[in-house]
Amino acid sequence: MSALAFFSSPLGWLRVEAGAQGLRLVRFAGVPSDEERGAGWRFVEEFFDFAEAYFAGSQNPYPGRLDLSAASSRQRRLWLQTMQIPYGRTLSYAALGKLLDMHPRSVGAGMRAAPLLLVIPAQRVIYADGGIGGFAGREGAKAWLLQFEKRNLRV
DNA sequence: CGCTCGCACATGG
DNA sequence: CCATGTGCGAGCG
Repeated sequence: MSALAFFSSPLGWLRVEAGAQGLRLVRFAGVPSDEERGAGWRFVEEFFDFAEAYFAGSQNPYPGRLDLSAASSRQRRLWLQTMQIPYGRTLSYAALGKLLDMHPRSVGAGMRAAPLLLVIPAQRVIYADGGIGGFAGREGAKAWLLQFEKRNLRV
């Protein structure tokens, strides 16, 4: 059995999963269920520390171990590149794609599939014209995160 | 100019 | 297959 827990964030519950190899999944959850303290529990705890700091205004990138083994090599490249975007900054789908020689539309598809909320800062990828872009049907959350980060930059 | 519209393009589900 | 978390250039007023 692997590890499962739910983090209570300002945006609602986040489902957090990890395995022996590292953090596997962080996404919005509905109602939390029972946690499972199986293999990789320490990775879940690492995320909790990170998330608490993040929502308290910390600008540090995620320091823990990730398990991206379920991803295609293309997704991995894209997600790792996305993690290079500095806190509070944004990049367009096209700009991000150019770095990896990917079509902007594919970047969108890759972002949609990103499994690690906050850890892979997909909220920092927006339209070339400054528009918000999508966020798996939660554009409100994306706007919230961007605004939150922008405010913290000033402080 | 600014806005709409259509289509090419590459991935992922 | 096909829908898409895009971009860009053409056409129009």
